[in-house]
Amino acid sequence: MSPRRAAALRGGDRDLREHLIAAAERLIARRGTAGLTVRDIAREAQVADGVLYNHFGDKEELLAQALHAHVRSAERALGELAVRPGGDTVERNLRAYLDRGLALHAAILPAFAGLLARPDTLARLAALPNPMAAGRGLRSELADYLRAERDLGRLAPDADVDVAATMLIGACHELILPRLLRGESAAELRIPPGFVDGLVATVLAGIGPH
Amino acid sequence: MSPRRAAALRGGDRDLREHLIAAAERLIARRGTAGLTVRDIAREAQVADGVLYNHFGDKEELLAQALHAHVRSAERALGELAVRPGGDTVERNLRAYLDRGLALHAAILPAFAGLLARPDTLARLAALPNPMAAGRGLRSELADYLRAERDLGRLAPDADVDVAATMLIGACHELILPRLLRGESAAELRIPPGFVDGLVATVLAGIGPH
Amino acid sequence: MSPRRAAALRGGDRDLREHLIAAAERLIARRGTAGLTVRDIAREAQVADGVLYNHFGDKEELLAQALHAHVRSAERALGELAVRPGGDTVERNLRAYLDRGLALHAAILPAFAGLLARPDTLARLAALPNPMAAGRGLRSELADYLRAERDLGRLAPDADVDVAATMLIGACHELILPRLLRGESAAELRIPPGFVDGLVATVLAGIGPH
Amino acid sequence: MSPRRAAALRGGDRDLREHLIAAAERLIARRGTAGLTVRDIAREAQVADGVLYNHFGDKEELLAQALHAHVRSAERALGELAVRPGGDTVERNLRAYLDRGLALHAAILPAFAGLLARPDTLARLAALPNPMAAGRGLRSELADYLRAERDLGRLAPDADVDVAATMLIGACHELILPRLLRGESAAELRIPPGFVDGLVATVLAGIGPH
DNA sequence: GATGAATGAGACTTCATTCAT
DNA sequence: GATGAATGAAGTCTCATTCAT
Repeated sequence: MSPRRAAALRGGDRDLREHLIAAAERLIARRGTAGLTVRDIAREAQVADGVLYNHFGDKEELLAQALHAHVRSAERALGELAVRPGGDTVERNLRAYLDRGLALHAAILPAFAGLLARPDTLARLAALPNPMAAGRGLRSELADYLRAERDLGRLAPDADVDVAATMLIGACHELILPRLLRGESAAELRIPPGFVDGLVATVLAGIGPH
Repeated sequence: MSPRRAAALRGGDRDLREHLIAAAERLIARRGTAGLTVRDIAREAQVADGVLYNHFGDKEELLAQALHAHVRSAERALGELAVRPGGDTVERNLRAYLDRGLALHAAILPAFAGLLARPDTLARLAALPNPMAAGRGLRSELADYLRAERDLGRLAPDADVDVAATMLIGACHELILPRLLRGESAAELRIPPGFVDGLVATVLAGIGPH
Repeated sequence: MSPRRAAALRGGDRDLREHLIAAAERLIARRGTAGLTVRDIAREAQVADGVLYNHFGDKEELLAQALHAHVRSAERALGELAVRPGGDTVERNLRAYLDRGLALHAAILPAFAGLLARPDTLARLAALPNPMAAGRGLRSELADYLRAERDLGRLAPDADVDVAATMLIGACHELILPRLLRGESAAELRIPPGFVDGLVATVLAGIGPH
Repeated sequence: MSPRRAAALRGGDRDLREHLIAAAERLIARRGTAGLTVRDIAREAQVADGVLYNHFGDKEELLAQALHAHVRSAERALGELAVRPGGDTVERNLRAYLDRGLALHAAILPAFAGLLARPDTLARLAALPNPMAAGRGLRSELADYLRAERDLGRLAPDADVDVAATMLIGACHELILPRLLRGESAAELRIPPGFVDGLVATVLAGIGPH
């Protein structure tokens, strides 16, 4: 009645479309998007070479989906950010944002790295429901938070929250990108201790003479 | 009897090795590293496909050299940075650094984009005399400048200059990277007015309550 | 409990085998045999991809059946040829044969076109009850008619009826084939006026000096 | 100085482009255009799989060239047609045309057979210098000859030479096509004795009552 | 050393056929 | 019997690299 299931799903898995996305995501997390071939994915999924095309228009479509899934997995793994403007202290809240930002970038940037060479895949990814193109979402989320704190009087009334958010998220990039360029794998991306504290202190107090 | 010179050098040019690097650099500046083939480079250099292998171990090696040259070209094009700790005002000096940083990143990042997919090439690049992998040099230069100003008393005595430099250079990344991910070509990368001023003001004064 | 019927037959249609042949025939009439895939046929029949193999050994067998059906449809569409040796005039009778021949070839040849590339399918078709491979039937029918007229004295007693039939049917091919080779679709195959009259006159009178 | 030659050309052959066309032509002559793959051609030419693309834009282009060459080979093999209007007898001249036509069709039609399924290749072929699409040239050549004979008074003054040419060439098609449809290889296409004589006699004298 | 055609592995994709449900 | 996803062989084409000239 129902058609045959893939041998790889014998274990009572989900459907094969998800299975393929998961396999691609696994490979992306492990080796990035760099030399990823259709055959690699099929092999990782323990599935015939051609299946992919029963579920996706082409390789790019699967890749876009896998990246999307990868981003969402990373977010899910980090859990909800329990930060409320006005709650706790601004310092601790900012630290929470930055910890999360660093972790997210460390997980996501390597995957995006190989993508800069493939404008098409990027376009496909951008067309998906929740774009969040490379942490852009996080930056405006942070800007919103800062704005709210400023309105509550916990930040200087003339604070340029957009610029501040850009600097903070940018610092996360700056910490991670050069290591990628040096070829460090995602796993070894370790953040130097005190880095986040320094950021928070500096952005709050400034470096100008008091 | 001296060996034959490449057709493209008949005019009594430099040596062929440099000629090839220059051709590759030209292509990188124009189209990025994305779909660059050996044949593209040979054609741009007006030279036979195979010469490359008389001067470089393989394509990656040439690419690494061309990237290196590209970075140095960009720096040279921007001229010397005439900033002296203690000179002028700190604000104007910082603005000079940031203007330069933005221009440099806009010129260089697109070239590196396609490279993230090629760890080998990156490794080769890192092995070259003057690494400066993607603005790393600029950041420490800026940190040095800030340190000097702090020692001169024009910045807060407890200013964390490394963190500040990271934030500032990171903000430059943050401005340019997302646009690359959206596929904007290098030419259209225009910086919003006032961005630099905002950065300088914010980093000096901080956003905390006074 | 009788076996399940295909979804497409729920309306209480004929049996599925015929349904598939009809679907394939429709596609052949519409687009020729060129890029016809098994999936195309299944989709046209609104039926699962695999059913085909419950009723036919393989794709070729279905194709052969569909072609056969296509030929018979074309014949049926043209109606019975109401020509009787000795009836009416020979001229008018020949014109009737040729009009029919041209119409039949125009309908059938495009379908066969893609088939010349598949010797297997042709062999299968030839094995079917009423081969009639591409007008062969028409030619011998015409030869029989001519023979009868000769016996009735309405043609020269030494007329070579087989050769005459070959020339006439061949002229129909010659009119249609080159247009197919030029890629004209079946729909645009229009016969130049006066062509049939010219054929009849020439075959009757000859072109030698009287 | 000069680049390397293909191993297959070691015997001091022509250039590889011609070598490839010749190989493809050989395969076409042997098996038709039906299931001809790029790899088949490369193997027949004893050459690497990819070479083809150093000399032709794609497979279709090579195929078109090979077909063109095949047609010209067939013509060359048959030699010049030494027929002059007014010379010899009309009967013998017509026989010469028909012998040539049959031989040409027998050699060429099988090659074109597989092509009806590939409109693109046909278009490419038509774009080549000497189209001669499938014997079209022969028909008008024959019509010209008949016209000249009519003007010389050796044919009936009201003879419809175009129709006559169409019938004669069409008869050649009719003799060969059905055998192709039956899957007979080019080699076995033997013309029944007396067929040509019958054609000539019939077209000259007609089959109507005298 | 320079030349540039030859090489051939490997990428993406299609599609006839199978088979668990 | 029907279903339609899974299978995997095969096809076309690209491109870094080699090598006779």
